[in-house]
Amino acid sequence: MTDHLTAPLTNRSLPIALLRAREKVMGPIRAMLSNVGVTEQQWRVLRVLDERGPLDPTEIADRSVLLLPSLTRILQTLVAKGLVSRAPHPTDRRKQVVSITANGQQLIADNLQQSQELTAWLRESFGSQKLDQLLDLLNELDQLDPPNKSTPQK
Amino acid sequence: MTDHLTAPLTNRSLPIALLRAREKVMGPIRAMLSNVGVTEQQWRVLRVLDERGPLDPTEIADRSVLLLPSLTRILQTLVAKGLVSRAPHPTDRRKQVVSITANGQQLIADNLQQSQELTAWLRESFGSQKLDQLLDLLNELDQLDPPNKSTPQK
DNA sequence: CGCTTTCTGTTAACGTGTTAAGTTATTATC
DNA sequence: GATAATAACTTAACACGTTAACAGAAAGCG
Repeated sequence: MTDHLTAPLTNRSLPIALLRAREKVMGPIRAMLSNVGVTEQQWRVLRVLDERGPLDPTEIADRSVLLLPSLTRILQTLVAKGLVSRAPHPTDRRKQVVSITANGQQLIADNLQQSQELTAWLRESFGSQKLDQLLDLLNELDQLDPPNKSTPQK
Repeated sequence: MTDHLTAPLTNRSLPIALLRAREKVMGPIRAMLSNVGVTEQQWRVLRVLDERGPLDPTEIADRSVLLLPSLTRILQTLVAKGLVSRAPHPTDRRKQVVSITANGQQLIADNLQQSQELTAWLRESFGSQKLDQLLDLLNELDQLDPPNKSTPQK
């Protein structure tokens, strides 16, 4: 029933739709994490380290979708909390190797079940098929090459 | 050794997929806006005011997907930039009425075409049908009722 | 009418997002 | 092998995200 004439209504804007969807999904997760004293981003870093093993900051940033300056601060707090540890890289002295500690693994273990229940809720109430469809579309979108990037053509 | 009942790999995690997709879409838009001196959020507020006319902060926050504390700061900077103006609400002295100024409208006019080109690029390179499908799924996801909210059924 | 509750918006505090500049170490080039 | 790129972070500065606490105004209630 909306007959508006302006072209791209914020209603039908993909950036805003992505924001709202993310807000919907993250709300319950944030509630769970706030009881543990870690933020959503810190949780992502711990999860990545638990999944893939020790990594250097650049790869952590890539896998947890964080920029390096943010990750620098996050690692500092995670080290202070005793949830991760850092060591110098054996061959490249610019790099570091970040590992999750036993305490960090314990924190994940303590919350994994509840986290899985939330994703199960999502899959049930939204529909397994639609969720997979959505994930496929999002991943496909992520493959696109952005415009105006001076498309390397040398 | 902990039991390695792995959670959904961050690969296949909806929150992360939403983050990455948003990053992909917002990159070019941010590049455009940085040339104008407004942030992505300030742009959203201006767009909403331009579309719907004068609004009170609560409704602006809802439509531009911002929390009120963030909006408070954003409105302060937008007023300082002369892009919006505030007036007291005629009947309710708690409220305000925020309007976009002529300068604000000009800023939108100056960038609307480029903004539309970016959404056109998206629609072309991703596919019109898939884009609509994605928007439908995201909007549908946004309709879900979050869990653990004690769903009040009267 | 007083009193409490609710609503609207602000401030405060802390963590993150984003860009630019800086440091140290490695690699490339001559 | 000195020097100029390049790479891997780090720091800094500003804006926003998030939660909690707050102040003023309106609404509800006794």
